[in-house]
Amino acid sequence: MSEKQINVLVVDDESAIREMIRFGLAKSGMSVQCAASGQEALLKINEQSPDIILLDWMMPNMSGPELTRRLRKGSVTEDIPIIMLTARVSEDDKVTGLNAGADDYIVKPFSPRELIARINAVLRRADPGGEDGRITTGAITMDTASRQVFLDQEPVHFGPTEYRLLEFFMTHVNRSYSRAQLLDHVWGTNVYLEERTVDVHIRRLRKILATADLKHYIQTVRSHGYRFVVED
Amino acid sequence: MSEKQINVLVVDDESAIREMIRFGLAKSGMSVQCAASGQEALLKINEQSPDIILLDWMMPNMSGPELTRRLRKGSVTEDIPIIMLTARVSEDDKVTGLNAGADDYIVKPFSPRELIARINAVLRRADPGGEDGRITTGAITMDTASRQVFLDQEPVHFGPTEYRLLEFFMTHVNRSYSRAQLLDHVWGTNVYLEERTVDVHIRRLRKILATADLKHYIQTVRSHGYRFVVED
DNA sequence: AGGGATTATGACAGTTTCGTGACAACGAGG
DNA sequence: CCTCGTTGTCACGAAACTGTCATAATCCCT
Repeated sequence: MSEKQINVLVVDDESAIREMIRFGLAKSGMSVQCAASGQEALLKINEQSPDIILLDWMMPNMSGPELTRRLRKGSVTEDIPIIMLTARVSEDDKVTGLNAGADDYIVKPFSPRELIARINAVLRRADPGGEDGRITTGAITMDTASRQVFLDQEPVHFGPTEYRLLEFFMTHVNRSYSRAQLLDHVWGTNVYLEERTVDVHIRRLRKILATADLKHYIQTVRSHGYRFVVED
Repeated sequence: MSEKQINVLVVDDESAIREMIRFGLAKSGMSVQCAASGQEALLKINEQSPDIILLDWMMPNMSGPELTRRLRKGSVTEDIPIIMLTARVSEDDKVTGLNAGADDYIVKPFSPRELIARINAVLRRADPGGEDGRITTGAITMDTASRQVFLDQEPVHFGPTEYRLLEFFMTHVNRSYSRAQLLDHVWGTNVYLEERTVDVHIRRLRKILATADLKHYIQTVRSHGYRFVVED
């Protein structure tokens, strides 16, 4: 269990909400900072570079969408996930929010449990292998910078699709994905391909991994899809 | 439309309120149980593991927040959504309630229609996606994210139907189900199958669980169906 | 204890799903 | 134009899974 201390910044002008969130998240071991306005948020973001931001959508002075857009322009801050907290849920709000660059939204009032679930979901989606461009699980190492893969320290050639597939698996370990989900994540949405195509690429990936006796990393989840496992 | 029978537990010390809710919900096909106190609620929860709890916030003896906190500590009960019923709604009440682990609140007086809407909303939020689901009872752990089952921490293989059957049982503990109900819930409605088919799959499930000496988890309810028990 | 009803169990065949090799299409670069 | 690497699809056999039946075992009531 690679439990990193998660750093959360809560931006909301109502102190009651801030405190409720702080209390709820603290119990699950997250470190929580608060800001009451957009301006204060910008300061704190620079100071402590949080892992994720919970942002009230309706605030005086600087509104949620505006802060979001501003963060998305800064090169340091553009990768910080944002969950927007909204009172109403008109379909329009949702669209504007996600367009502005938010990663998820949650409607007030919400329970701490739900919030925690969303935070974890967003973080899981966002973090692509720790920034240093090097992902390692077991005997497999991917250098995303040079786009090279090493099996037992030996460089091995991967085709483009095989590479992306492996990259996705390495960053989403121990979860099962349906063929449709894999097509979405690896090939991209709005692509019409046979689901069985996934099987073939799984096969090709397995074949390469087999050269280093690593075939067992990819498991079949019958009648559903595949899973990339890494034993503890 | 996957119409599942929703099981509601109403906890309120005023019998008039209980009956009103029971009447209002019964009309929309929900099965309603009642409890007049926190103690009685705890008993009924263990017996029938409801899908959702409607909890009066102001009660003698054990108050709403206290019961909530207690439920959130039990591993079996921690995932049952709770809607609190409150007379007043001060900002503080709201905060304490959600902090304690409630999922939503509704202010008295309310209409049956509103109540039904809230219930459905909370269930929709809580149940599906399954994203981060990890269910544990006794020595059995299901990880719905990776679609894996562990018996005594050891991963064990389950076929698709066996998996779904076990999943249903794990989320509906200590209640007995007829073969027809199991066919509905596990196989899906509008399926014509022999009822005896259930027996065979029960057998297969038992066989797997027996490898970890867990056979006693599935009990036969003669001339009715089966029940998945978990002792305290 | 007897007998009918209900359930457990093993076997089996039909069906679904998956692994695998082959192949044609395509584009880049010689 | 040809070659090479890559990719999506297909067809076929292997393996896994599923529903049903026949028979043994068990339970319940008289």
